[in-house]
Formats: sequence, C-alpha cells, structure tokens
Amino acid sequence: MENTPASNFLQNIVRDDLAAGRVTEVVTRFPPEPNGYLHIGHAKSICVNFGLAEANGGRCNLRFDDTNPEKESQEFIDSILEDVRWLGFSWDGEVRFASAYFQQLYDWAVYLVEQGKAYVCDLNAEQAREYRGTLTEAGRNSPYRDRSVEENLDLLERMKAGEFAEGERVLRAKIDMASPNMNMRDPILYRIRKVQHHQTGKDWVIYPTYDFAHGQEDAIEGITHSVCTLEFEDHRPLYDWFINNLPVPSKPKQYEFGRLNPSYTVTSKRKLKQLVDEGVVSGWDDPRMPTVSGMRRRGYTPAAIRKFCEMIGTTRSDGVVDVAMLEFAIREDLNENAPRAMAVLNPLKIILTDYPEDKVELLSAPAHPTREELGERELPFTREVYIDAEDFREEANKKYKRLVLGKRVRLRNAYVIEADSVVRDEQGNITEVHAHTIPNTIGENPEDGVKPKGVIQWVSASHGKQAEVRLYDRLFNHEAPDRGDNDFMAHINPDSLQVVEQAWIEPSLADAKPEQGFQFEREGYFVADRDEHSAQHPVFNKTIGLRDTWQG
RNA sequence: UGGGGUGUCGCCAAGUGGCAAGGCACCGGGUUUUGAUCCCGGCAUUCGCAGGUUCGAAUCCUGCCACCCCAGCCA
Repeated sequence: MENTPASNFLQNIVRDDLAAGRVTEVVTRFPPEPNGYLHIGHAKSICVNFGLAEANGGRCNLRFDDTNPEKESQEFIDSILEDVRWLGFSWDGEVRFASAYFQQLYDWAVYLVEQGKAYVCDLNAEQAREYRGTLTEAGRNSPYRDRSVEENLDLLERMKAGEFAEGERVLRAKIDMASPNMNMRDPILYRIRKVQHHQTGKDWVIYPTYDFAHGQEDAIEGITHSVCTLEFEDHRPLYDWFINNLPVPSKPKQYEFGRLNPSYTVTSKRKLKQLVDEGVVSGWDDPRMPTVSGMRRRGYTPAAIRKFCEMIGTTRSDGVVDVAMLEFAIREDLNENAPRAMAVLNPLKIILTDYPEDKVELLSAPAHPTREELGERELPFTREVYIDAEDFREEANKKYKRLVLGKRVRLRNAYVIEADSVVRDEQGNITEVHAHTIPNTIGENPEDGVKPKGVIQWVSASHGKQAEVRLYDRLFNHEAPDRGDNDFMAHINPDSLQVVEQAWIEPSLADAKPEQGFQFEREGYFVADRDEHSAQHPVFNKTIGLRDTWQG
C-alpha cells in the first residue's frame, strides 16, 4: 500500500545518468499535438514524463508539437491544458510551442543546405513514393538530389516566400536512399502548407515535419530524456542524425516505452472520433469514453488514474492491460475517500403500519464507515420509505439476505423491520409492502434475539428527493474490440448506458456539488454530473459498481 | 522476403549466473448495520521452443517460433 518508488527501465537510465554525471538535472517533456482530446494512453505518457522528473528532482515541460496546422486548433490546446492540470501535474515555466521555434528550425534547415546535407526536391508525393522503394527494396536517389547549394538555398527561400504551390516542392535531408530504415531514405524536412496557423497566423507557408522538429525542440529546451512510445523507435537514428549534424545547444536522447492498451477499449483518435460522429456516445466527454474528460465526467479521480499508471508499470513490451486493474484503482481510491449515501434506483414502497403517519425521526449516519473526520449526515425516517425492488421477495432460500415476507431485514442506519403483507395492482404486480418496525433497534439488535438476515438501503418517501441516475457499463463487450480485422463498431455494448429517470436519493444528496463523488451503499460509486447536475434536477453518473461476489 | 522491437502464472510486472517478488483476476476461510471494505490462506518444480556452455541458467551462446512497428509532404 505504501508508495514504493516505481522502478522501471527509464528510472534506471535516469538514475545512472545522474550518478555518472552525464546530466546534472533530468528534464523531460510531454509533447502533445493539439489535434484531439487526451485519452488514457496520454495519461500514462503524462504520468511517465512528469513522474520521471518529479521522482528525480527534475523538471517537465509541456510543449505543443504544433507543426501541422491543418489538423490543430485552439480548442484542443485548451482542453489539453485543462486535462493535464486536472490530472494534477504542473509543468515547468510557461507552456511551450514548437511553433515558437519555427525561425530557429528554418535557420537550421538553411544550415543543412549549406552543409550539402539537405536539398529541395521537386518530386510530387506519388513520385516520391515510387523513389522511396519498399521494405525489401532500396530506394533510388531523387533526380534533384545533386542540386547546387546555391540553387537549393534559392529554392528554399522561395518556398518560404510562398512562390510554390502546396506539394510542388519539399526540403529533404540527404542521407541514404538505400537504408533498410525507411526513415533514413532522405526524409522530408519541410513541406508547403498555405494555411493559417493557430499560433503563428500567416507567418509561414512551409512547416517542419515531426522528424525535423522534435529532437531540435528537445535540444532547444534542454530536454535530457525525450520519452516517447515504441513506434518512434525507428525514428531514433534520424533523431540522432539531426542532433549530430546541427549546431544544437544540447544533446537530448530519445527513449521509448510500450503504449498502453486497455482491454474492452479503443484509443485510436480516428475510432474515438467515429464513436462521437456517429452518435454512439454523446461527445468526447461522454462518461463511457476513455478520454481524460470522459473519465473525469464518469467520476474517475486523478489519484486513481495516477495509481493505475503506476500499477501497470512502464516497460518496452506491448500488451493489453485488463481494465479490471483500472477499475480496481478507481474503487480503491473511492472506497477510501467517497462519502456514503443511500439511493434507491428501482423503488418499491414500504409502509410501516406501526409507525405514526406524521412522525419524522432525524437519524444520523456517518459519512464514512472508518473515517470519522468526514462527519455525519441527517437521515429523516418516516412511515413510508422506498427500498429497491430487488431487495424484496415474497419467499426465498436462506442465501437471500434481504427482505422476505414474514422475515426481518435491517434498514441501513435505521430500524430492523419485518414484512407482513403485499399489496398488488390489477395485473398482480406488487405495488407496496406492508411491514412493521421492531422497537428499539436503532443501533441495537432486536431484544427477542431474532437478528435480521441482512441490511438494505432505503430512502424516506416523503423526505427523499428524486434524481436522474445514469448507469454506465463498458462501451464494448469484446476484450479487444479493434484487434486484427475486428470491426470495433460491431462490438459495441448495447447496454452501456441505462438511464433511471426517477431514482430516490436521500435528502442530503441534494446538496451535492457537480463532480462530487459518493458511494451509494450497496450500489456503487456515483458522481454528480459535471455539466447537468443541480439541486433542482440532481443528475448522478455511475462511476463503477462495488465488487460483487454474490453468486445468487 | 529488409530493418527495428517484444516474448516470465488468465492479465500487468520484478528478476541481469545461485536456485521464480509484487499487483490485478480467481478460489477458500474470518470479521462486518454496505453480499463492499478489512483480515488470513491458496494460486508458475517453471520463465516462447530446441539444443549448448556451466557445479549451477529465466538470466550466457546457437538455432528456431510467435507477436508488434516501419514504405504520410501525420505525429
């Protein structure tokens, strides 16, 4: 339960670098492209990068890798900033932007041209693909590869000046068209994009590619350990090539770890977008989405998400993590911190025939079973109460520990009652149950020694409030909805959302603030909806159910 | 068929030549005014496979096999 400092290969590398004096301080960065919402996978990356710095007395920058204006926007910048803050991390200094380094990057491009290590290529996209070769065949040199430095300089300047159309020319590094590593086959450094950039406006019509930008951004910021995911491993030789061939102010090193793949989940941006676009979910922050904003609205807590990231570790192997682990982390945090309350989702009225009609007893109950400091809340007890229909049966075997006709049950934090009879409607459905209280059973067992079989939650029919409760379940009913040739849309769980329009909640819950989480005893953890909850119209989202081992 | 990776219990994951940590899940049992929590106990003679080196191998060597990534002017 104690926080053993997460030891992993990255931590070991940092520790050794610090010990050997290769670096005096660890500086990492979280470098999202502002082209979408952050999801659970990004949360892991955030924990890894900020965590590595934090654990070693270093710093972590937040830098937007905004080199492709076509797909980016201020909206995404804002949401990413909010999500990182919400997760509880503080970046070093101001927020950084790759676009703030565009001039420096351009100057370095000119430098490479001057060194004869870059050239302007007139091949169009299709031709370039042909020249690139395949995985098993070497590529061929571009016919423009041997232009003079002067001509390249002139052409590059004119690309920058907007003299050419998009796609007409690119700047490429002169490396090796026969390299078995595709990334080294004269990679593109700059392409023409005549679009408005969310940060730099119309200043540029050429934009650097990821490969030409990322390592240099790291170098400018003095990043010591540039941590990314495994698919960038093949780019490392190129990353190093730029760092070694340019007069950069520092020499960062890239390290890769395995991406997080939770089971029963999709995290690809394209697929998440499809879920939103096709109305499968209500938006990017739908509580069923694995986005940070979705998890937030679902009632997951930053502490639980961070704990989960710590639990799964950071390695170079690629696997599928059981979402049960995430769920465990959520329950663990909420069990410790969420105040308890009672709610009845499927109401069945109980009339306590021995209890005076106008009588109201103000009982009090602890907000938490073990944490007294969380205080108490008041529970009005009345003649008519609601219990869950699931908690009553006319007859049942001994394994059923709830209310049964002729038997007793404890109303949580209140009296023991005994069921006497049922009232039915014309269709024969039970509409209410008549019962009576057992005297002196508040905080005490019945004096006649006949103990109740179980304990159930209840809400006063006259003093309780009504609420909308949204019951969420996994969005997919397949462990790996998008593995192989699976059509993930075919594995959508049709029961991932069930809305209870009129649940009954104990009166104290009317004071809940949006985003406040509770445990509805015997039901699970719920959170007051961030956007739609109000005292007038309470709305609670089910975060996660309680562990349920009842085999009945 | 080129290059780069990864293979330790159902899942995640320690371990780096000395005789398989831990967590999740699961299965027992105890406590309990939440069938929750909590507490106790169980859960890999075996580390992708096959050889080899060694007194000794998950750890070293050789050869296989499986899976992942790379042919965007995306990141």
